[in-house]
Amino acid sequence: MNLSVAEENYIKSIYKLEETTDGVTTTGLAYELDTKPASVTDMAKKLKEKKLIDYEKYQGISLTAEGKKAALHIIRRHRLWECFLVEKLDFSWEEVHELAEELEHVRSEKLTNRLSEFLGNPVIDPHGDPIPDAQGKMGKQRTQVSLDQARTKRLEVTAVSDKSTALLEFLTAKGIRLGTQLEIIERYEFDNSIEIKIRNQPAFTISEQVSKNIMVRPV
Amino acid sequence: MNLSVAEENYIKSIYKLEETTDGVTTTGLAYELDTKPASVTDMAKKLKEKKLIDYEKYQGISLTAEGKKAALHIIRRHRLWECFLVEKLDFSWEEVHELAEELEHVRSEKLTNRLSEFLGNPVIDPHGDPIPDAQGKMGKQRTQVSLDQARTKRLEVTAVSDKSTALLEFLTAKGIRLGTQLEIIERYEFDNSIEIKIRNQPAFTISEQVSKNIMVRPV
DNA sequence: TTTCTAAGTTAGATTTGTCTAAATTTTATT
DNA sequence: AATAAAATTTAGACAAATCTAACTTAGAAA
Ligand SMILES: [Mn+2]
Ligand SMILES: [Mn+2]
Ligand SMILES: [Mn+2]
Ligand SMILES: [Mn+2]
Repeated sequence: MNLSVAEENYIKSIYKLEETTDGVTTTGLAYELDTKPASVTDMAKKLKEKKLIDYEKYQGISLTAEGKKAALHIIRRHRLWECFLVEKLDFSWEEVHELAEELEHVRSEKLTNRLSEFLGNPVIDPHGDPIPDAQGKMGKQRTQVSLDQARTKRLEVTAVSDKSTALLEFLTAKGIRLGTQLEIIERYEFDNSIEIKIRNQPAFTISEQVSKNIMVRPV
Repeated sequence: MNLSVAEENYIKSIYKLEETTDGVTTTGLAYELDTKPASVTDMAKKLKEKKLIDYEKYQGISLTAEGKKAALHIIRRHRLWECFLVEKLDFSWEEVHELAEELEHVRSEKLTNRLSEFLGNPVIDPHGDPIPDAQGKMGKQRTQVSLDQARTKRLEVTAVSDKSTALLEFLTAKGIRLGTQLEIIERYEFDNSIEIKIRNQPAFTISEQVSKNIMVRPV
């Protein structure tokens, strides 16, 4: 199955929406891909033709088994390149997503597997996301919840959901990265903001928008 | 100047033909790019519009200063990726050209320069070709001639002109790679084939087609 | 159940890059 | 110089991916 760059980006976004929302809609996918619903409908027909998605008009979109497998291979390449950029070329986590967005489309199993080996077969990427293996299998995510839903006080950052430069730069500025241990000082009901403290540094407050995108586990 | 992948491939091929042939013709470029002359004419108009080439119909094509600069940047990326693949991921020289053909289109100065640094700022690629620096300048090629034109008997392989898997695999099989020292035993006028000898191994004969693509310097 | 609105689809256009077939220009050969 | 051959360009078409504007459908509200 030979996919174009556009098709690969669609497949990957559909996978993402299947994981994070319930039901992949035309509009939702258009928003995710920064395109128009009409374009999504057009592409949906092509991907259905190629048996990568199930699609009946007005009924939403879902990946077939084959589509899911394709998605995982693209995600594997994306995340391996992110690791490469951070670990070998010294990029910061907010710079790598866009570059990986292009590098992921170089389709060569040999390249992918050699890269993985070169990196020591990493299992999580710089944003805390798991990396599928050559067969497309992902190690089970350690149990994690978003910071706004955390039940306990003392937590460790395990991943970041939103990969926008804006959020990642903000977190870096605040001293929050993967593995950072933090403590919830206070929750403010009014706007669901949270006051947190890292080590011995002064406490500070983050908005709900931010805390929703920080994944944590109790420590 | 934002170039598409197709435009970059054209620019690179035009540069190559300017270096290796006299005059870049529509048909020659079509052959080099494995496309049709009509397509070349179409693209020539676009590249002229973008001021990357000089082109008047029926008069052939040549790069402008800007076009040349663009070409050198693409070539830089291509050759750096080839180095990466060979040196870090353990690919052989016949495998890397096609992968680099794709990787070269990821346009990021930061990525390119970090990659170069990571590789120790190499100045020649796995095929013996010089790598332009960040400004697009190339270190002068050490004087070299193709094997079929060599005047002296004892020679060292400095580069390979043709990057096809077919030729590179052949050379590898025969034990010829960059730096290999060889001796010309005999030249056969009939078909311009050459008998050569590497170290103490038995001598063997190579065709003119092959010897034309092996660059050497006296040793 | 009818009506309204938001979501989704279709029709038709555009851009990029390509092609074939026909026409034109250049160049080589009588 | 006339003619033939080769190279090049043009005309018209197509596929991929996208868009806007108009239309249709599904689901919620009345
Ligand atoms: Mn992408
Ligand atoms: Mn990531
Ligand atoms: Mn290329
Ligand atoms: Mn090379």
